[in-house]
Amino acid sequence: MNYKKTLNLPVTKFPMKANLAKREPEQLKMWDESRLHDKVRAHSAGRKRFILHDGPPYANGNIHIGTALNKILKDIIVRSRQMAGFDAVYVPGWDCHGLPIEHNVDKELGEKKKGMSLAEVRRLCRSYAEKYIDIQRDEFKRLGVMGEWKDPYLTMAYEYEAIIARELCNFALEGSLFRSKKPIYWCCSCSTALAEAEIEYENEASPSIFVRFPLKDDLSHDIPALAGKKVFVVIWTTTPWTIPANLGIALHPDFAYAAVDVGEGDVFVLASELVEGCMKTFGISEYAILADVQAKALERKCCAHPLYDRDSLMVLGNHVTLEAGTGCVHTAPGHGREDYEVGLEYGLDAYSPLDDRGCFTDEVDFFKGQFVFDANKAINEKLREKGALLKEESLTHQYPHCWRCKQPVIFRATPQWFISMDKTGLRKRALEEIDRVQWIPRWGRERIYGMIENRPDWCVSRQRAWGVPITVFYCDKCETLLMNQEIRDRIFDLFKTHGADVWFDKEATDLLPEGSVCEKCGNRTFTKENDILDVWFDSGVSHAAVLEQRENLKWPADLYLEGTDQHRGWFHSSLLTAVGTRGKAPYDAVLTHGFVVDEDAKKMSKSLGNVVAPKEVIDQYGAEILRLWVAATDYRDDIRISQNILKQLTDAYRRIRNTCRFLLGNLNDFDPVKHAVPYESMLEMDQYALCKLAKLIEKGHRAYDRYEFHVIYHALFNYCTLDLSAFYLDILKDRLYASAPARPERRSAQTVMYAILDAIVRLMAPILPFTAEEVWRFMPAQEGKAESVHLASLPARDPAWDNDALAKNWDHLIEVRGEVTKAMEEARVRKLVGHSLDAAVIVSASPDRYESLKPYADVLRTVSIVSKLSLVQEEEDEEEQTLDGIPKSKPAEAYESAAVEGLSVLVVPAPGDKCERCWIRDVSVGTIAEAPGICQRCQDVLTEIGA
RNA sequence: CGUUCUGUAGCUCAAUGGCAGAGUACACGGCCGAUAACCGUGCGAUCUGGGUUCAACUCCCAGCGGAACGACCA
Repeated sequence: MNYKKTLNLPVTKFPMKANLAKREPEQLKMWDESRLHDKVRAHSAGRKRFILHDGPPYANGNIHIGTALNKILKDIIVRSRQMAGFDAVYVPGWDCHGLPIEHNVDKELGEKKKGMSLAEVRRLCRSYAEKYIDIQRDEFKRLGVMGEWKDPYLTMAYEYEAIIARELCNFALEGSLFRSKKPIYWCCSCSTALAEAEIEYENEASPSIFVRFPLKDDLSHDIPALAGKKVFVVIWTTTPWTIPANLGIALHPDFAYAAVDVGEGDVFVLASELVEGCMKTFGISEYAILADVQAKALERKCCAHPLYDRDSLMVLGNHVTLEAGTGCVHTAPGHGREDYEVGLEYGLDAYSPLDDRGCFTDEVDFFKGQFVFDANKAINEKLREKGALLKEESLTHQYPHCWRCKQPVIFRATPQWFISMDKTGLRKRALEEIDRVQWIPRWGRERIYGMIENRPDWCVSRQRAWGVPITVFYCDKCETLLMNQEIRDRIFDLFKTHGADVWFDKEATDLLPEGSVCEKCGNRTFTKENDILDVWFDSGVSHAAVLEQRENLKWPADLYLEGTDQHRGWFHSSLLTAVGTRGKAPYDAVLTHGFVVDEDAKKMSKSLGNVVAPKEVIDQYGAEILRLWVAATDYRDDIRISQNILKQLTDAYRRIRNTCRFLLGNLNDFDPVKHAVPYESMLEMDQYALCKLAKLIEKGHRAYDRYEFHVIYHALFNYCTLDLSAFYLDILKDRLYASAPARPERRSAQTVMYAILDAIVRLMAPILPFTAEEVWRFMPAQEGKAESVHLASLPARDPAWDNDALAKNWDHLIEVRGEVTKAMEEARVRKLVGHSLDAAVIVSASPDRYESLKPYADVLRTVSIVSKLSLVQEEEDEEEQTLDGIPKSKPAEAYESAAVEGLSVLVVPAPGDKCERCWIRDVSVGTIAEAPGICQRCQDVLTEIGA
């Protein structure tokens, strides 16, 4: 007879093979069609809100692995908060303005751009952004990210643009917006400002000159050796054309300087370390060091400009190096970033007497009208004539060039708009707010605090086309800024209906309310600013444009979540705009994640060829694997990805999936309403399993609360392999398969298996939304079962399941079982047994251990999955130990436990024949006349089920 | 060069200052009633050098490697 048919073997249509790449898109479609997201929203109406505010990715290019990581993390958080009982709506956004898009549009246009109007270029930029928003939206949705994809926020939406302008006006009204000069990259042939990204470095030969500046102040009081000498400070530069704009000479505060007598009463001051080399360069063979000079002693002393009747101030700066030159740096604050910054400290003007074509203005004697690079020669000549030029050479070095025309660029000070960090106490207030925000991990606080503490004023102007204009006017006559609430509101309304384009389409008079008058000089004509805003300002006001505007959100957000680079970026700009206009940080907590790196912790780069594209992972493994990858790692550090890691995750995924499948298969005939067994009536092992489950659920809740998803992944995975697969489910097989279907002990097991499946599917739903949903659909229906697992809540924890005393006993039992399996393995090696049911074991224990194990003797047999097990006391004479039908054992063959003191295990072939039905060896097999192949227990079952 | 982090088996994660613990990979075996599954056994680690401490993976200092952000390149 074929007894297999009389067993309750698992049956399920739930596929073992996931086939994620194919099944996920189908699932997405089903969710879409059933309007799941709307249902989730409706389901949680009225609950306490949890708002994770999305930092907008830039609408350019396909998403990369880092973007995927970020979005998946957000999704896991939103889903888990949702399932934890909050109303957690997620509104995704995009950053749409800015240079990269304009740059790419420029590239596509090429020469055509020249004939186009600003409005046309802006229109092209807009449609470029739209195109990539659509691409990225599809990519994000494919990852399983749930959110308001139909209504995302876009920084280029008219209403958003209006709010950007309004917020900027608020800064102007409040008095912290001001105009000042700052050096920027400038291309003279294109007559345009350039961004850092538009600079290409190329080798180029420049003049290299040494110039002496006569020191006006007398140092002989401090350094007597200098009495009666003519003292010069010697500088070096590769841009002679900046000499007319020289306003200072910078020394390093920590370097040693020397006063060198070069004969004829002349003394040169330069860095001690560079004296020898410089003298050689100047061709001076006889010289003597008169004295050491402290940089500090020269601070704020004055030199005379070699060409003009003007002072050159001695300043101190850490940017000075000894790698080249003299250790005394020619400083033209209008032509160098460092020069500018050190100039700010010492109150020097960002003097830059050039026009847009790079020609000297009329105020520059000798060189007016000359193009700077052409003027180098004349300047050197003039310096020589004045006796200031010590040496002229040529130097080939890397010099910045324009990306478009390939001409060398210059650094040139032009008027820019700034938000002051200190005029209205913005810095101070921002620092105070930082301490009211929860930074996760904690060191995020140090990072942003240091940045805010030290940052210069925020330069918010850009000389570009694709962005929101700096919506201010200034008086034609006195350049005073014109701003009031009426103007602000008028611009806001105009932008809201026409977008920011209206600013460029109309004249100042059309934009301003009638009768606007300069409050300083009474003039009635104004200039509108044509610069646009830094895009960090755009995204920085998302709290105002999104959180404050949408009914279903709230201000401040509960959480901002981005990579650590955003301490400098979005966290930073959001903080400043919110504190500046509302006095508060726009977030209660900020969570940061690290960067994706390769297997060797190297950053991903195209040149290294170690880039992992999300699409490739999805196509090969499925989005679930990518999501599992996100969940498996501690994202606060850098996160590694590699084929090896993905393969490992795929295996782990299969394990989890198969565990669910096995549970489903064994719940095939189980109806939780009809068949569930109350806790008190369960077998002890089943109660123990619930005890373990309770611990898992608790751990899961805690980990979700703390955003520690790797803890959940590892807990869940270990639970599936250790607690379930290798223990509980393995042992359960006999009870599930061989019992009569409706026996209480089988229903007891099924009740627990149902509880387990219900819990783990809910627990994994935020991380593996596709798989969880798939399992959910296969689970037995019962009243109140949600249509989707994503409408359900995280697993509830029944306090009755906790049973420490029971757990303690069973933990010990498991330890003993571990010793039995070790002994079994030895027996297997000796070919004594194969399957564990071939074996009978004799467990010998010390008296006290024997006493504690005694009540569990039969359980120990079940748990060890052997056909027979007897428990004996250590002291007993080995001679007396016999097992039914088998010869007396020899103590030498027993396995002595190393882990458990006084425990030894003897494995012998089990007596009796193997039952054809349940595979347990028993002496009753063969004694039953009507069924000679099976054991008594199975015969009883067959009778019961009438087979 | 600066700021903020980071470094535990090949890989992913653990360890209130108190015996470094899992899974995976690998090796060997079992099973053939979860089978593109399942079970067992074994193997294997605190970056280096100092210091504090009865005791350091953990705290401190230095170095080396890695990351993010910034500065520099007149």
